[in-house]
Amino acid sequence: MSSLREKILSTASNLFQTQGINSTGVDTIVAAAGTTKMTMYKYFNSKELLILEVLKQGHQDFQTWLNEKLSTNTKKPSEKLQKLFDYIEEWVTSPEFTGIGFIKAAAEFPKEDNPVHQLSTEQSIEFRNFIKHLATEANIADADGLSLQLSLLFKGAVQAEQMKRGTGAMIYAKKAAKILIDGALSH
Amino acid sequence: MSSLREKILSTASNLFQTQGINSTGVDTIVAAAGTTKMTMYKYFNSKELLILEVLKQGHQDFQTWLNEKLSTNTKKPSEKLQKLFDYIEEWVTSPEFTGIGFIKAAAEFPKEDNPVHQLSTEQSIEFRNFIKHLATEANIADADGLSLQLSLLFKGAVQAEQMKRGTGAMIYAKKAAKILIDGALSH
DNA sequence: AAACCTGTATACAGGTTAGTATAATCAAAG
DNA sequence: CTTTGATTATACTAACCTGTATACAGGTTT
Repeated sequence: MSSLREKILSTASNLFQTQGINSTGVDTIVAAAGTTKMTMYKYFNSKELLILEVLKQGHQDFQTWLNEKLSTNTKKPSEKLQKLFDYIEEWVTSPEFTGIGFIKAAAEFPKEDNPVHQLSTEQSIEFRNFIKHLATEANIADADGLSLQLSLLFKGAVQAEQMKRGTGAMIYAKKAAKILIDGALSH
Repeated sequence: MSSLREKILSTASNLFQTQGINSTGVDTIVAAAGTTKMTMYKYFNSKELLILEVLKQGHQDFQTWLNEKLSTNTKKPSEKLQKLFDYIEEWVTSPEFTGIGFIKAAAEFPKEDNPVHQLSTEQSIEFRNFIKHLATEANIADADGLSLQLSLLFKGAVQAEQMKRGTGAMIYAKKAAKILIDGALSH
């Protein structure tokens, strides 16, 4: 309905990734979005709720895109697993990529009882379970272990890419992933 | 010389890791260290300089400990590389472990021209070069690629461990590292 | 035309922040 | 015993933060 709400969401998302979450005030967000605080607080009752919505939106966008890529371009389960990091690289190296929300948010909100930290943890687990599901369908014995290893590679590569763009970390993460997947498939 | 300076450093280090850097005020630090702001600002001219010193100290402690472990317990270059993640696991799973400074700092200070971000990047590169050196000594052809892959695994596992302690991420990172190292050695 | 709704503009309250100024305390050294 | 240096205690400034209150503008609906 309201395009203002989405404008605020996307503006906040960009600022959070480029300037940091705690370092970005709501005044900065509404000014960049071309609106006022009154409107922002009508859609989001607090800054914390805005942060949570930004995280949810970003995670959903990523998962939706990834699911679509996997279901339209590949059919065999083992093929899906092997193409996973190709698509992740496509996402991460695209110009619009600003980072993965839950990785940065978990660092900025380290306390485990913090709602933002909790959501970040949930999304991290959800992503790993997504990989685990692919591994299970591909008949991999240790789907649990492999999914953890691949998620570690993913996190490490994203962290490297967030630290400095264009260093090609994802290419080597991809190669490592293929080695680990091939090894797990042959067991 | 001054034990107060070190007390402030270690207190700040703990608070930064457990509460976040930007979320920890200097008043909180000096209160926890049992001193006053006047003393703190005598040793560190600004909060930013304190952050930089905390990062330097933490990185040096880690590198020193790791070097000592490697030089006393192992001799052959290839053995050093294979034992690397064993020692890293020992460090990361120890009760005193609160996180790796430069990984968290890079997330909290995303702007590339920020001094804290720059130091984090330097330390990240230094750690990777350290691995690369071990790989080169072990006669690995693609020492560059392997060191990047191992540093990605390291970052991912540390990020996972910072997010939630005791999930055993390091064990699987270790297994993945061994597979990658063995693969690189046989080429 | 009147009520209504969405958003704007602006000012403000209450709290927290980094950093400084000033004076008091305490111990050791000459 | 007195001077020196390091530390404490406290109060303050100026900026910034989140969140709210109030008045107003413009269009839509009834």
